[in-house]
Amino acid sequence: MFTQSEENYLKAIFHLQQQTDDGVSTSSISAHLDTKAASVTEMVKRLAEKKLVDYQKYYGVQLTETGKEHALAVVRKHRLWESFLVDRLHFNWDEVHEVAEQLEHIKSIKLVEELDKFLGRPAYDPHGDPIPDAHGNMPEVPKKKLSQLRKGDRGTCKGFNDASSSFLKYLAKQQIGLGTAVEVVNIEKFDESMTVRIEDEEVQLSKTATDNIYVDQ
Amino acid sequence: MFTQSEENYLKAIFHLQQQTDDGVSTSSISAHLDTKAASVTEMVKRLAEKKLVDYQKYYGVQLTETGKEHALAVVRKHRLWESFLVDRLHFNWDEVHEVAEQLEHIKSIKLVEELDKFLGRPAYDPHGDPIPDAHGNMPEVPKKKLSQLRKGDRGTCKGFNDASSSFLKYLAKQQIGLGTAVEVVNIEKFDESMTVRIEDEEVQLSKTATDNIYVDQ
DNA sequence: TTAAATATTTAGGATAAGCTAATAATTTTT
DNA sequence: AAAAATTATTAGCTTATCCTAAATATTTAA
Repeated sequence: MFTQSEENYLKAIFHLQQQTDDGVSTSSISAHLDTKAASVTEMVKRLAEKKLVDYQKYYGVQLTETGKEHALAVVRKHRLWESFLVDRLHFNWDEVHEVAEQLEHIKSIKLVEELDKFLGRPAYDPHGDPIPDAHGNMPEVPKKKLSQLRKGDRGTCKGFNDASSSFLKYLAKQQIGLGTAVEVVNIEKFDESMTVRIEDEEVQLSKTATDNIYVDQ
Repeated sequence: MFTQSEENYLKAIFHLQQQTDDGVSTSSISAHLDTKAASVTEMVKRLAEKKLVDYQKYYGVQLTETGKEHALAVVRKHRLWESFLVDRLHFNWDEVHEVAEQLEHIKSIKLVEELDKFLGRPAYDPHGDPIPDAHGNMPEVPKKKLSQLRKGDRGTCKGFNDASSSFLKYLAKQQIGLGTAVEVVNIEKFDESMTVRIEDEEVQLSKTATDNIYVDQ
């Protein structure tokens, strides 16, 4: 059907698309996948030929309906496998990503369906991210990550995913705690790091940090 | 570590090696993997450079100790995943192969270990094949497949893996039943089909058939 | 023991997916 | 609005893995 590489691009575009309304840029994809921009241009052309994305030279790409369906199928598999690893095989939530990156490419509709059933059709994965169903529908997200907010959005911190002491110390240093109001001043396309305003002070947060901070809007 | 393709070659050579004492031929590998002989020659050279096989031009290959270890690691994963699919996800034994062919290439030592533990450290897979442990040791095989016999070996049919009516009709037509004595007259290198003598009659059996017939020696 | 048949290897291409360096388009700054 | 900076694309290479066709070894048969 699709190569692993194609699936990785579709997934990357899907995730990046949730951060901007306009086309996903070549450079953001290349940063996300850790490849060179020239390689992205090439792949993006191939995806466009296969009608998985709409591509406007110099203006980035957007997933087509078909492209989005496939991206969601991969996201679904990724999150189901993460759930399996944590819930059944005693992995820690921070150990599963790499393995799920491999497992998400296994091709078998029956496998996904049976795995979903076996796990009790979970709605959220171990990171709190919603798991799309077989039709690509995702449940409402009760928790939203800070990383999911867009430029200009405001929110209030409601929880932290990573409870490691180093992370909590880091938060304290940045004056972030439960209930802290934040406003997204800017998102760096390159590494998805975020500048947020907290009580008239601006602080820089890495994607790793914003992925682990939950907010209410 | 190794590519999927390399792993597939190692596994193929491992299986074929159990059928002959001398080197595994280019053509038998190419038949097993459904590739052209020229491609095999090329890959085999690469495996030899990596010290995974000993390769003598025109005289086939044999796994080195390292090569065998890796082949066994792949076989272990394949059989553990087959067990998982059948025991936990309600697959039928004849549906699992393709999926396990993909899953066997997932790279994570922890995953294999946890999966093994989760399944209760099974000794045999759903086809009755022994599962190597983490060190590559396999339990004694109580059942031996007809396909595992070599030219000249004799055996007595002790069971059949596939219970489909078409298979049983096929066996009846060939005069094979429980207790039937067979002698291996010849094994075709090309497709691993076997000529066996049953009461002075010689019959041809495909690899698919001999894989599903268990014998005592 | 040579000729014919078969098996294996080599040579030369193809495709997917990556890279670097050079060029071109867009965006930002002055 | 032109110059400078940034971003994207193109051109040309590389590697892995496969292929076909041609050449070479080995094996079998006459």
